Amino acid sequence: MPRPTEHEVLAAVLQIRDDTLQVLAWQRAQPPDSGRWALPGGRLGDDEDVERSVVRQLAEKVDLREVTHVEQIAVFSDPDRVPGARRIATAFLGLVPADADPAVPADTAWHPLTALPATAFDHAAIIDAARDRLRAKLSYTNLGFALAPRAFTISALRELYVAALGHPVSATNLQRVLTRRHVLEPTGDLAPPGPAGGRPAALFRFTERTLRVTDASAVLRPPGEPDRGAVP
Amino acid sequence: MPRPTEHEVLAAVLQIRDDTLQVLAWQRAQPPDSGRWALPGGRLGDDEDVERSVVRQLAEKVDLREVTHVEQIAVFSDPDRVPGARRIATAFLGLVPADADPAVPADTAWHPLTALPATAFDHAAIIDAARDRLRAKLSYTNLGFALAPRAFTISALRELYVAALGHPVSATNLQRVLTRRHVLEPTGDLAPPGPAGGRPAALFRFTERTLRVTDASAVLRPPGEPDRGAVP
DNA sequence: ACAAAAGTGTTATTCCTACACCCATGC
DNA sequence: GCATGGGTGTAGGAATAACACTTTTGT
Repeated sequence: MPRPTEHEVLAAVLQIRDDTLQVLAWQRAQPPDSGRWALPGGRLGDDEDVERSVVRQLAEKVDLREVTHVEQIAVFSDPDRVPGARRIATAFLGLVPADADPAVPADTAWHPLTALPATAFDHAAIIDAARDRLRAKLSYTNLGFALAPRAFTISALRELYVAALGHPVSATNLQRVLTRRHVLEPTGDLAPPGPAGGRPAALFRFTERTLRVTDASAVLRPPGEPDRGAVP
Repeated sequence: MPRPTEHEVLAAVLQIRDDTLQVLAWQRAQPPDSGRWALPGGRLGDDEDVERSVVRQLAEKVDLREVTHVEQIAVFSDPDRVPGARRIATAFLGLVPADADPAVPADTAWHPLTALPATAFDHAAIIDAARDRLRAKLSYTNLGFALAPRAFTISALRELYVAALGHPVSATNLQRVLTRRHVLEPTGDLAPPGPAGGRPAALFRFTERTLRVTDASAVLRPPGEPDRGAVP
C-alpha cells in the first residue's frame, strides 16, 4: 500500500531588476517553515499536465503576458523534502523581461539571488538549478529574448547579460556575435542620449521570440555545414 | 478531492549494438497496450527518490555495473498518457557501453531506434527525447565515456559517434579535438591489426568517467580565459 | 611488393577577442 | 571645444575541417 503522494509544480521566476538577477518568492505565514520564503506553485490539477499547471499557478502571482519563457528544470523527489504527506515537485524556470513590473500579491517579493533570505524546504536548490540553466542557455541559445524588452540598446543588453552571467561581457563583441548569428537585428530607431550627452544608441530587437539553439557546439557537427544556428 | 495519482519512473536505456543506436524495451503481455513494447521502469517506492528508483528498477533488467550514466530527461504528465488511474512519469536516459552484453529477461530485447516496433503509451516520445539529449551532450561534454569500452581505438570510437549522431565523423579530427580538450588519453597499448593487416591502432581511454562540460560555448565566457573545459 | 588500416603534417577558413579609432550628441 | 557614450575597423590568435602524406602491419 503506497504512501499517499501529491504532485506539485514550482517555478523559479527570474527577472533582472536593478542590474541584478532576482527571483520571485512569497513568505509563508503557516507552518511548516513559517516565515520562510517559498517559490510560487501548487498542486497539480486533475485535468492538466505540469506545463499547463505552472502557467495557471503563475497567473495568480504575476500577469501571464509578462512571462516570456517557461521550461522544465528537474524533478525534486526526496521522500523527506517536505514534512508530512509526500510531495513530489516538478521545478520550472520562468523568465520575465527587465522592463516589466508585474503587480504581485502582498506576501510576494523579488529577492536578489546573491542575497536570498531564508528559503523554505528545498527551494534554494531549485533556484540554483534554475540560475545554472539560464546561464548555460544564454550562451548557446537566443534565450536573451526572454530577459530583454522588445527593443533595447546594445549597452542595455550588455547589462542584462552581465547581471545574469555574473562576469564581464564586451558590448562590442556581444553585438557582433549576436548579429552574425542572426539572433539580433536593428529596429531602425534610435534611443535618445542621456542627460550627459553622448551619441544616440541604435535600438535592436531579437529576431525570434521562441527558443532556438544558435551555437550547435562546433566539434561534431555534420561536415560541410557552417556554424550558424539554423537560419530559416 | 484530487484524482488518485501514481508516480512512475521510466528509463530509455541506450547502447550501440551492431553499429546502431538501440534501446532496451520489454513486450507487454497484459492490456492495456498488450503486445506493444514498453520502457523498463515502474512505480516510485515510498522511501526512494526518482534517481534511486530508476537505478533499482534497472537492476531487475540489466546488470547495474554496466549502466555507466543515468540522467533525468523530463516529466511526462499528460492526464491521459495512460488509461485508467493517472500516472505521472519521470523519464531518464541510461547508457551502456558498447562492449557490454547484459543478460536481459525473456520478454526484453534491444531495438534499433530507426526500426522501433509499436511502442506502448507515450514511450516513443521519451525515446526521442533521450536520443536528442544524448546527441547534444556527446558534442559538448565527455559523455562518450558512457558509450565506449574502457579502452578503444580511435576508429572504434568514431563508429560509436557515427551511430549515435547519425552523421559522418572524421576519425582524424575526432582524435585531435578530444585529445586537445583532455577528454581522451592514450593508454600506451596497441590493438592487434585485423585479418587483412594494417598498422596496429593505439588504444585510448577517457580521462574521466563522470560527466563534464568540455566546450563551454565560446561566445560569452569571461574575458581572458581559454576555451578548454575546466581542466583540473 | 602490395594492400590495408592508422596516424601525422599542413593549409585554408571561420570565428572570436582585443584594442584603437571614429561618430554624434549635450553643455 | 570638450566630455560622454555609441559604434566600426582591423589585427592577432585559437580551433577546426579537409586532405595529402607517412607509418606499420599482413599476405
